Amino acid sequence: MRVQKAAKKLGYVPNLLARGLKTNRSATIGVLISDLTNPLFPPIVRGIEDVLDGVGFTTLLANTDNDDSLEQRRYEALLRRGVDGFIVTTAHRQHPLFEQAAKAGVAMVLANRRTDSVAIPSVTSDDEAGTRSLVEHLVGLGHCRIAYVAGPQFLSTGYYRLQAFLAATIASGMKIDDDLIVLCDSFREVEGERALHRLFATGKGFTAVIAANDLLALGCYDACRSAGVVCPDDLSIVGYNDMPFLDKLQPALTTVRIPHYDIGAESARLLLERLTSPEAPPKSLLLNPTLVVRGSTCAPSSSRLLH
Amino acid sequence: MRVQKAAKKLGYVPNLLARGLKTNRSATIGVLISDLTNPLFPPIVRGIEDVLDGVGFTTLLANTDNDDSLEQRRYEALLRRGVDGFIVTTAHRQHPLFEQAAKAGVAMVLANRRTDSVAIPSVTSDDEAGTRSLVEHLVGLGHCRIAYVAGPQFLSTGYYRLQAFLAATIASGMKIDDDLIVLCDSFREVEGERALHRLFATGKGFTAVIAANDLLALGCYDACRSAGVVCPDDLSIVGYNDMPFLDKLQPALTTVRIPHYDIGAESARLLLERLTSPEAPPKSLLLNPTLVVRGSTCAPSSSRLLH
DNA sequence: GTGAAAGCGCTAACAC
DNA sequence: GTGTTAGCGCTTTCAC
Repeated sequence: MRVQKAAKKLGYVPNLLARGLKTNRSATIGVLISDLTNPLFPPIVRGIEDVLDGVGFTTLLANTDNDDSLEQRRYEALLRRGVDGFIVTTAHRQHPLFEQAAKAGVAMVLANRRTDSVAIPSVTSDDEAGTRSLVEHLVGLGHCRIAYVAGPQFLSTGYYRLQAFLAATIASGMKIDDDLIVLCDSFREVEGERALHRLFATGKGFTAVIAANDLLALGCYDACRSAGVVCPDDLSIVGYNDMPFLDKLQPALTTVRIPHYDIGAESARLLLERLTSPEAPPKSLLLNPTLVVRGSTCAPSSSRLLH
Repeated sequence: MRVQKAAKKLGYVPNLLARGLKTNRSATIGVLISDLTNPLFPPIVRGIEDVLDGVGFTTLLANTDNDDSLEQRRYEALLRRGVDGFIVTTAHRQHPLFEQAAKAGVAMVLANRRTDSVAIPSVTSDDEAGTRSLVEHLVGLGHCRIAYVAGPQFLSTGYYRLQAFLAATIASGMKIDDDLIVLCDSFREVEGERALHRLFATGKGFTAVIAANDLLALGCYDACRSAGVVCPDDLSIVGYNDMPFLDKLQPALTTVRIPHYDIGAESARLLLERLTSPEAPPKSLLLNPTLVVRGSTCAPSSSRLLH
């Protein structure tokens, strides 16, 4: 008691390295982000930080730049610095590094993307439901020739959204035209632009295009601009994620809103749970997305694209 | 030699906590970001990471949410975790925490914003030159009644840009009308929207508005939309920073581009320099911004705002 | 080159 | 409550 008062008076602050060395715990969580410049991720990080901060945990952020070797280095740097666990937005469907980590007993939760194996707990949104709502929205407007700009198939988001598009197309009574589906190598604008140009080049008619995320949709905007195609008059465009600032675009992008903040917050809660009761069976969360209709979609006109 | 081979074979990895405890060095830099959801900052972070990574340093990111007490907690958490120094984008013109830290010998570089005291090294862009180029651009188009939406005056960026606006206005032979200057409490969209509404409410005529950063300019877009004012026909709008995605807006925003990546990269270099030669006199860097003319500015029409 | 020993600042365990 | 001790895993020093 007396000694504690004195310590406080002298401004004593425990050294966390020494404490960590001794206890093997650090009340610190490492967060691996695939690309901070993608506006999708900062709101997720905010959700993580808020929850962890509330229980006295510190968040250590690291950027992997979509680079496997950088990811491994950052992962190890964090691990060697004694973090208690990881929240990770970089998961591929097959992910040797994380699968091995999980096997080795490293606490980890995947946010936004997940692996095919469900052994690692994850918090994702329902890609199937979200994509279906987009298809139904477009079909409801009268579109019957819908192109799809798919994301990387090695990512769960790229893969499941495409699968859902195929299923929803069939369910709506339309046929699948392989020529109207383009796969992209990454979720970035340049890829979206390239993809829509390729779709234009097929000469096939289509009145709407679904992009697997917002950045690909922005690329589609670019392609329209350079091709003289007017959105939504000539072509309806939709994205996915509802990242910030989409409402400021012209036209404002119709998209699917995933609960960014909640994905982060729930990931943090799940990880804390695993830390406190490691024996409990791992569980994953699937959050609901919502359709956000803005100005980039409308009923198809008798556009030149239509046939 | 033999023992080293064996160590490698067994997959030995040094524990950084123990090493840090012993050596008091960690090859780790703490980065304090005021708000990750502001798209201005991720490119700066990327510049920092690239440079630090190149010399084997690890970057530990933390978000302060523009919250002083959170800033202090994050700062201490990083310090107690043995970081070798800080790069900080949260500086206020008066900043007791950082001034004290600098006095206590903590290595630190301010990025993007700086304190009034030059005792702490900083890497900023030339707010005076950037703002002047905006005024000259507008004057060159024929504008002579220009409103100003100012940022927080406790931030160097808010303060120096406003000072530069006043100076450039005088230099261009115009008079300063206090009613056409509105101060904002933060660099966020809502504040920009509120500010432009207040300017509209004065009933004074103006044909252009300079916002102290891009987010405030986006808020001005919102205000125009709800007031039925068309940009740029009725009102030219400019921002500052050239954050990502501005080229996708309608109209695309005329702004001043600051070298985001370089601000980060040079901050990192400066900090590394201080770490290796702590005795050298601290120096600061002022980088050049460039005017980026897009669609949100044009010659003034005989708009209803004009008188 | 290798081996042994001390100590960085803390916590956990035990005696008081 | 307080004092003492050992030891977390590393680096540094000194002897070999």
